[in-house]
Amino acid sequence: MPLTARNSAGFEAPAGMTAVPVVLAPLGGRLHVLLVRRDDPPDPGAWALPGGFMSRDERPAETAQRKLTEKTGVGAVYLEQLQTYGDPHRDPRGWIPTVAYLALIDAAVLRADESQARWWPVDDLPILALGHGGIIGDGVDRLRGKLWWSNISVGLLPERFTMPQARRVFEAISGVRYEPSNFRRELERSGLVQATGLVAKGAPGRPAALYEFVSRQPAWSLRRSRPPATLGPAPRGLAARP
Amino acid sequence: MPLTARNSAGFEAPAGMTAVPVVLAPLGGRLHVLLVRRDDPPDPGAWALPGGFMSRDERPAETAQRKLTEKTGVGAVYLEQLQTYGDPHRDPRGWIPTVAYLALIDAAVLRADESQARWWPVDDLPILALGHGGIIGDGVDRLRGKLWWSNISVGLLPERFTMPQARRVFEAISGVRYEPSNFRRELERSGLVQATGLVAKGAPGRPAALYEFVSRQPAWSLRRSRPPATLGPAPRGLAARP
DNA sequence: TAAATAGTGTCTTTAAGACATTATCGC
DNA sequence: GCGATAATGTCTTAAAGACACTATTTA
Repeated sequence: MPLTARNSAGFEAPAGMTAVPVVLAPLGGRLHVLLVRRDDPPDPGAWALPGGFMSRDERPAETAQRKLTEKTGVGAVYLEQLQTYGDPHRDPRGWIPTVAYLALIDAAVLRADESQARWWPVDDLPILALGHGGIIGDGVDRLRGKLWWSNISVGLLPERFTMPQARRVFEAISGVRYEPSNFRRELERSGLVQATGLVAKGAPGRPAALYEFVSRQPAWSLRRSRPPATLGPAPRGLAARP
Repeated sequence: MPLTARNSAGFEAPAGMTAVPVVLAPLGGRLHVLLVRRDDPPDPGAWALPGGFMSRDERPAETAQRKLTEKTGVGAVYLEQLQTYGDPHRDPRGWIPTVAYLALIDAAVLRADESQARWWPVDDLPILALGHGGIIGDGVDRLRGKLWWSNISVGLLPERFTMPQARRVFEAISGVRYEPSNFRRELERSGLVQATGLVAKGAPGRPAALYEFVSRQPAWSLRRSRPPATLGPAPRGLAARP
């Protein structure tokens, strides 16, 4: 029996709207996503993203953040809208569009597995309800795509971090290894991070310098290495002839 | 009197959902957006994007495409979802989330202005209803951001085009001028276009070679010039230690 | 002092910037 | 042939790749 809704002008309206966070974190060198087991139809018992219905007076980002906090006890350090899945026949329960969010968590603050939620490696997922597999793929693509072009990794690193630590996080996300000295040079050249002057002591080997992000707000890298050289602004009214 | 809706389980639901295309085209060397005058509240008489309510059995992209065709008589060559504006208090008519789309049209197939719609230069817009100014900004940012990294310009160029023609379109979008020989080299290096072997005759000057896109489906440039060198795939289970 | 890890320096290779030169059309 | 426009070639500059070497810690 599908859910339906009608508005006060007599037209059929969406039966509800949901928001789902794609919660990603590097764990043991591999990128993981947080999944929960569904209690309710459709597909009770299946694994799915930890989403939920938006209520009136709640922005979709707030719904996503709330669901995330319910499952992990922490707020996301980074939350960005991915896409809306609005095919009216996507959800067997009725006309229920879903707004997906990418949510990134610092590995250091993760709770241990709770009974209701589990971390899964993104390259080895179970079968998922409601087309959530595709949504996770979109989230992973977004993270990988912005990794070197923005400071999106603020969400995945602690406030202060070392170069080797950043390198291991980048490697977990992208699935490749980087040459350490070139990694350092590129991350510094990005202009997104700066040395703090502090060092991380206590481990064997030479102590590593601690870095921090210049800004924790979303920002783009300087190293958007170059489209063709420009010749100054285009004159107004330049004709776009064939 | 705001619109409201309630679903068959008794919960408040969105009163409707709208889709709006941000229709962009280069015109006279400047990037323009298609706007319409609103007949209905809120803000009757104000300029706004040509959006409309989704109906049941219609995907949001179809709604955006339909609204675009109603106003211009053409389908978009390129349509991509931008974002969903879901703040429940954004629209004074009620809880009405909006899914925005970027829609690109080949300048050559544009209709002359119709009574209900007008092209406006994106850097010189009137005051807009419903926060549509911000949506247009997001659309322009997306187009500019992907211009050199994808074949998004398939939407703005005819099936066959010359290098100078492509250059003028790129200049209209980005607002800068490019050095012609470097422009050519970079566009060829992208791997997105290929020479057809044909030439455009009839104009004064040396005839220009005609190019086409290798694929008209969304694709990324090869020239995503490089993050640090990789050393092969990361080994499974590499620890992400501090 | 050996093992382990972090950080520096530098030579080579590739890509992009700048700009002079050559080619081919209409008139 | 001349003006206009398109296309090619090439030298310079900047960025990234590869990899040897030096530095500083713990055990």
